[in-house]
Amino acid sequence: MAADRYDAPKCEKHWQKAWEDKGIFQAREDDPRPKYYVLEMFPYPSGRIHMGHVRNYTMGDVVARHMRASGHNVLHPMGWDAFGLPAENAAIERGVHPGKWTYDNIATMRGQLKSMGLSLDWSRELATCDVEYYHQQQVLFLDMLEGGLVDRKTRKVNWDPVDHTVLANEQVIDGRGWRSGALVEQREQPEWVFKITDYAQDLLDALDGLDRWPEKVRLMQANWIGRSEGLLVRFETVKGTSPEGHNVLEVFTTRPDTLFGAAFMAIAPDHELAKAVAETNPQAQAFIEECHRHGTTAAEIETQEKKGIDTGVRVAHPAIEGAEIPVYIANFVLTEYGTGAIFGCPAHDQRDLEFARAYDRPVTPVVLPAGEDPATFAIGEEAYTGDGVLINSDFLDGLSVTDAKNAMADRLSARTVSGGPQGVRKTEFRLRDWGISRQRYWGCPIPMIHCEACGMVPVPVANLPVKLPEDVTFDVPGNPLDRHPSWKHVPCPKCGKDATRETDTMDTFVDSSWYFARFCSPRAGVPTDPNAVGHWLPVDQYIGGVEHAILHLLYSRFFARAMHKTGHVAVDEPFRGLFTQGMVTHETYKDADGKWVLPEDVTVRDGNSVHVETAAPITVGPVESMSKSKKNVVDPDSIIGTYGADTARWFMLSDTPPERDIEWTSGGVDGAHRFLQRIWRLVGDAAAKGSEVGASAPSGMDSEAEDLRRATHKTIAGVTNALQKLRFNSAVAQVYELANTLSASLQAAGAQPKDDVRFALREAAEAFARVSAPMVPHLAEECWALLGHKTLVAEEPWPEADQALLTEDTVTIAVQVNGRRRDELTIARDASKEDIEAAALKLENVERAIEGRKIKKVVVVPLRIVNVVA
RNA sequence: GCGGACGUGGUGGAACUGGUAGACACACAGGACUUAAAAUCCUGAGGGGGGCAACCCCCGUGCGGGUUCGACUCCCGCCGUCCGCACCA
Repeated sequence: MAADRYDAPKCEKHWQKAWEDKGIFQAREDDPRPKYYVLEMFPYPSGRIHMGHVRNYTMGDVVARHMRASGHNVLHPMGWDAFGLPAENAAIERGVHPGKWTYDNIATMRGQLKSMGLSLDWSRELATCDVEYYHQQQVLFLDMLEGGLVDRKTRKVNWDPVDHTVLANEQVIDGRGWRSGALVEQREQPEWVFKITDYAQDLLDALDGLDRWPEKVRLMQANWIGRSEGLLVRFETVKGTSPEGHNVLEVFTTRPDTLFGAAFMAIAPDHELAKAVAETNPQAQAFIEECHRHGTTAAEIETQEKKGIDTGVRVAHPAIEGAEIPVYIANFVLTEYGTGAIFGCPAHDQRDLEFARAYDRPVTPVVLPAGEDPATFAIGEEAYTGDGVLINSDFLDGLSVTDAKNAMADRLSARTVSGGPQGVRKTEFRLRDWGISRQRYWGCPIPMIHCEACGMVPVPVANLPVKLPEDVTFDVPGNPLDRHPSWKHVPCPKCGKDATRETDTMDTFVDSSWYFARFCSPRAGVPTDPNAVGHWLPVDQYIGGVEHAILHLLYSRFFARAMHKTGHVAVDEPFRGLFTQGMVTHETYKDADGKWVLPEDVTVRDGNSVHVETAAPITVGPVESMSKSKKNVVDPDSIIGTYGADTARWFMLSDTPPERDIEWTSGGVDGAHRFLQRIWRLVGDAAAKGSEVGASAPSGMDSEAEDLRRATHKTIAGVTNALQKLRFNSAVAQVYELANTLSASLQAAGAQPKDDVRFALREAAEAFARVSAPMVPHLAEECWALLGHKTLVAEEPWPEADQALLTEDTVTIAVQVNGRRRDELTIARDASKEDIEAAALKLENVERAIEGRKIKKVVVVPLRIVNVVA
């Protein structure tokens, strides 16, 4: 006799082994079926998987299993984003080698992922810290260098003087290093960059073609790239006011129309002219130093006052004969954007206005808003940035802003100053080149050699990989590669003299920018196998968190282009479809001392939340995304161990739309688990009462059987549609609906159902197993076996809905009077408009609602609605 | 400040291109089974009012307008919540 409960944890292991033994999830390039590449963002091996992973990988697995059943040759791989800082921190804190720490974590997490029953091709597993992987990454680097996509630039960076490393902007908190707490310095430092700006325009333009990406992500990328069209204007400096060699000051502006309102020039503290002035001007020198002490964090910039210092330099106004404009060094001008210099038009730019008020510069309006009188229009606290008509602007007077921009551009382009045109139309981008140098050990070594005689020399491909040395120490700050006794000393590949290796390693975003391509041929002796990438790329469906909307996805798009240019892939866009799933949230709990408490330590007694052991009162806080710091986390292992993976998967897919945040609740888990038990019972019942495996449909069908069949086929169609659109919650709801119908049918059928009902019961139960298989694969196998099958449901084709059963002969439509629903009408599907109208007007409720008024109009939309206007 | 998304019962949410608002689930209540409980099964339910009753009426998708025979859906203006960017010239 069968047990009366489905023992998920036990059965799940059995089915996982069955799948693995048959190797059914291994992808092959020579499979003739249409390919489908499903990928979820690979995890960082932090130690254990969290609920966010469970949600992400469940969704990907549903897509993979559904597509596989629908006749596709599916590639669904998994790997590890394994380089990065936490491994080095573990080395510093616990003395464990970063490599050991990482591979131990991978082993643990691999086991956890396997317990989820994901349909992954584990034979393609890779870790970015595998020598095999970063070897090929070094090959890519050299190819990109050769292709002119790599550069070495000296740039301003956040330098942590205690840890001896460069910090990313987000690692600087209140001007201090996030780990050392030391005041961060702005430093000029040479670093390797990828020339992503070469593709700025293309990366922007191609966003239009990414029609299967969320609009939100495309917008964020467009903003990040930040294209703006304007004019490069060359201002001549006034003789005798400017240091030697600085005869021209270049400025980028998007508002050349406001040039007649120019009240000052402002240059960045790091501008060449500023440096030149500082050499003879101690006050300017002091001001520049003060600017350097300020951090670059958003909060600091926001609170920073507009400050500047007059350099004494004067430039000639390009359109007003004899007029001179003073040049300031100002803290709000960015070195990195445009030319690092601006002209200030206070009337029409808020920053410029604030600066002009502080330094007493004139505010002359040159754009008049519609409806204002030029005689009285004045600027108060707010600059006017809108459209209007030009005033106080000589030859531009009376023109619109757009026309004035063009007129000024034309005029300046035609003029020559200091041997060049005074104005050049130009497009600027906010996007900067991608600095990849990190002064760290646990990353991919940059395969370059510094030779005193030959300069920068690439490591010959034959000498790759440049392997990380094993014997490193973390007891002192700084880069272990740099202080390793022998590693960096090598002969120059060109001249043979003593030289040193580059000790910087690559940003870990480089690793994740091409792993999707490497999965196509993970063991190839070259970065990519042309047949494999040709077959699999692009990724058809990529799934991950929105937090990667900009950097990772933009870098990957750049890499696809770079790899295309260097002959490694044949596509420009790596991801055809992108889906960004929401986060997993949970209530937060605090005890009387204000300390965070884990959900598993909280229980409800007599309506109050208390600690499980001490019964001390617990305060329930707001629902927030799961994080270790707030302790509102639930361990996937314990859920899977208690309820089984299918329960966790089902919960993740139920109720909440996948792009939204989902709240994890114990009640919801219980509910999910109860339903899975119910499926198991219903299918068991249906197996007992239904017809035998493979029985064909009896000739006659009574309405009882017919109705169940209709429900079954409606569910097949509905779930198929929902899964195609990734609306998992909708698919789940329809499975629930079929469960309710099946349950009612089983009750109505009694102990000895007729043949037609027996057939319908089996059909319903089989459909059940098949359509729920992508979501709860283990339970589906169990049900499939319960129904007497010897095959695996994972290898069964997706069921097809019988169109004939989806349409009924009669339809029920609503009947409205003056837009209010008064009754409904059941009528033949193919009834004519006239028949529908006549039947509707005969309805008692309709007659009453009309109250004898004259009927003005009757709107009839067949299959939908009747609206009587009276 | 700029850009974007969202606002529907006690709760999560559904409603395809404008056509019966609240599918489905959670929680809740009542009932069946049980010595009892758990589990399970059945039933109920947006709010308000009327009727012995099957039923009927009014209000209702953040607020105020508009378009339409008809608006959760489209347009305009507010309010609120969340997210991204943030001195980008």
